[in-house]
Amino acid sequence: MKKNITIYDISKALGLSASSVSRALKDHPRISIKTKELVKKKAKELGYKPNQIAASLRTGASSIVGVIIPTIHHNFFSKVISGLEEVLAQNNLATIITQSHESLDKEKANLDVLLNTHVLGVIASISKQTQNLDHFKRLLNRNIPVIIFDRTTKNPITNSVVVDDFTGAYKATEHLIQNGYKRIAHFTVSFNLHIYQERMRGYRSALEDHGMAFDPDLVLEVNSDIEQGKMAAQKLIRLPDPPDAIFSSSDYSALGAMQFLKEKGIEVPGEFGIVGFSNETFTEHVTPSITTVDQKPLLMGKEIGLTFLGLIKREGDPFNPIIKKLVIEPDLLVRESSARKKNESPKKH
Amino acid sequence: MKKNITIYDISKALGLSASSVSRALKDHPRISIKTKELVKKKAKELGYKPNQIAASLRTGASSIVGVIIPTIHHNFFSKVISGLEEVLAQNNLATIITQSHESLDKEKANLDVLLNTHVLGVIASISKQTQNLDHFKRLLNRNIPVIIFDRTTKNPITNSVVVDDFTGAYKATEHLIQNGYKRIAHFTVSFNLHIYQERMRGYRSALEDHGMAFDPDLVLEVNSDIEQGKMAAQKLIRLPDPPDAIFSSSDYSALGAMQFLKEKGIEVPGEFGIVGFSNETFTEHVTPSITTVDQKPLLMGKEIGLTFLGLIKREGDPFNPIIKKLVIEPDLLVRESSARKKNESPKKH
DNA sequence: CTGTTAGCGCGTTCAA
DNA sequence: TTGAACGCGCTAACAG
Repeated sequence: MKKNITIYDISKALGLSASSVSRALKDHPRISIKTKELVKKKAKELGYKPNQIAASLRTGASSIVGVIIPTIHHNFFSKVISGLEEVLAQNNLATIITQSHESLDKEKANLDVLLNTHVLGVIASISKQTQNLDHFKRLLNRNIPVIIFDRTTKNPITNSVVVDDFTGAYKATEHLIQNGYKRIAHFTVSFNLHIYQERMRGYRSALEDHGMAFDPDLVLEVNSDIEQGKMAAQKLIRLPDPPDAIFSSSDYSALGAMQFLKEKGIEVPGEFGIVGFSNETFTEHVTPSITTVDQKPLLMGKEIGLTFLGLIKREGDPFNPIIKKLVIEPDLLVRESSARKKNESPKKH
Repeated sequence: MKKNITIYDISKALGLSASSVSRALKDHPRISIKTKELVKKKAKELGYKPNQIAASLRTGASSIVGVIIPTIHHNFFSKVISGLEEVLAQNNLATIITQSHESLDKEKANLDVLLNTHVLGVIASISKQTQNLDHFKRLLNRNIPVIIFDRTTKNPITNSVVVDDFTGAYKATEHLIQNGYKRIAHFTVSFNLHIYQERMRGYRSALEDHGMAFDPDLVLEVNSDIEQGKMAAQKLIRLPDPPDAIFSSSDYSALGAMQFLKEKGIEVPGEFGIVGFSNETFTEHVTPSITTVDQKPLLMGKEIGLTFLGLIKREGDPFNPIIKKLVIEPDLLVRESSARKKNESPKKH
């Protein structure tokens, strides 16, 4: 059990005071260049590592950023984290990751843990149960920066980084219309969450702009899950007037629907078009490959990191009521599952 | 900016000393039940939250566990983290995640960050460049527990949790043999890393046990990447005596190979068998679905968490030379890509 | 069973 | 430009 080197050890070795060492290490302006060099050299020589814990206790701030996400093993979230962690690490900030598992209680509990750890700030994407951002106000009151990304509420109380869900959904639906599909259904993951409401709004708007009626019977709430997608597709084709395409807010339920249709001998994309959302890895590799909306998660993670750095650098400004919203434009990735020729008329089934 | 409630505030409110409050909160045995109740009630009333930073500085240990992995956005790693985080969170431990991006330097830098954060312990899977575990010795010398999982070296210097790669590879190869494939190639991700050496050993052993020759020309070092898989498959079929099956240590290169063969009109599994490794999400959903080895990452994460908890609970034992290795048996998931009937003779191509 | 005292390592007054 | 002294909040000796 080796003892750690402290500023004390190096102050003794140099015949200086601990405070001078502290200042020299931090490039304090009122320390002579010579002393600074001396101290830094000695520090390296002795293998000095600053004790962040002690610094945290003293200053009340750490170099740890807390993250709360619903689940880490979704392609989208793990890629966002990846981009975020890259930017933060470059700035010597560590990242604590916690999962809410779609539970509001867990989300609140995680917030407690992060607060107790004295995180520099919190970056979160809310759970399916979360209806408002009130529990984040505690942090804002203490001037701890909070960024909400992707899943947020309608009225932001803090900075956010989101995808333009409306436009992504609009493009996806319009693409189906332009490829000759006449009756387009929609799978929404949750009627509650704002991002899914936005996607539904984009879907509806595209329909109406192209003179197609919005039919509530064609909108189903379907979990992001293959089995649920299958069951929902079954419901749809049993309708008196069934659709010939689905725009799904989830790639998983899109895949489930596609598998169900295949089993029933309904041809995708010939008879039935499918578009998903999120660009999960499998969408590119299934047969037929699935047209989907790419939210650029890696870019999003980096942007979140940059936004965060901007927030903490402006620390002299204790009361900063400017709430910014960064919107990333998603891309429609056109693949096979929606490729019916424009004027090809569908077979009856 | 509200001030935090400290044990001092509650000691004053109750006319007790701070240390009694501290002890009461920690359920110290030599505190009266009455006092404990009083203190806890007051604590809740005032909204007291323990300051972990101060506790860390005092005790030298935090309630944060550090994790180092090559990359978070691989299904396997994100699922391991998910399982691990679940177990640790249940025990009020937070998880810091860092990525090495397959670089030894980054791995070492991450270790520094974690040490400065005074983590309780470190859980790591080493990068492709990492040849030995020397940089982890600093932690062990300070009696900080370290667990290495999945990717480790041949000679462990600390506890580890791994998959039985040899057996997984053996089962995969044997399965191809039993399905009538006669000349089986192997993609290894890296000749350096022990886990891949083990898989190669399993491959070789299965061949030899079934009277088939091991041919070094059929073993290629291929990155875990679709494009690389395509190129490697091309090399293989250009051989004077080409193989009729591949056992790949990566699902990604397995998929690449399969795509290449499809393009060339070579039928999978009829003419050519393919088995991958890791059970990436897409393997189940591509056409044909890919037979692969499931490493049970969620279970693995939980086991790592449990092992870790065992390690830190035994804190009174400063010198503990017992190095344990927990080995998880992987499952072979038989799917379509390897389903040639046992005695069907292959077409020539 | 409870109180007193001290110190973890650092950053920041204040004073020189 | 530098040093002395203090305290962030908590826990662990030691003492009673």
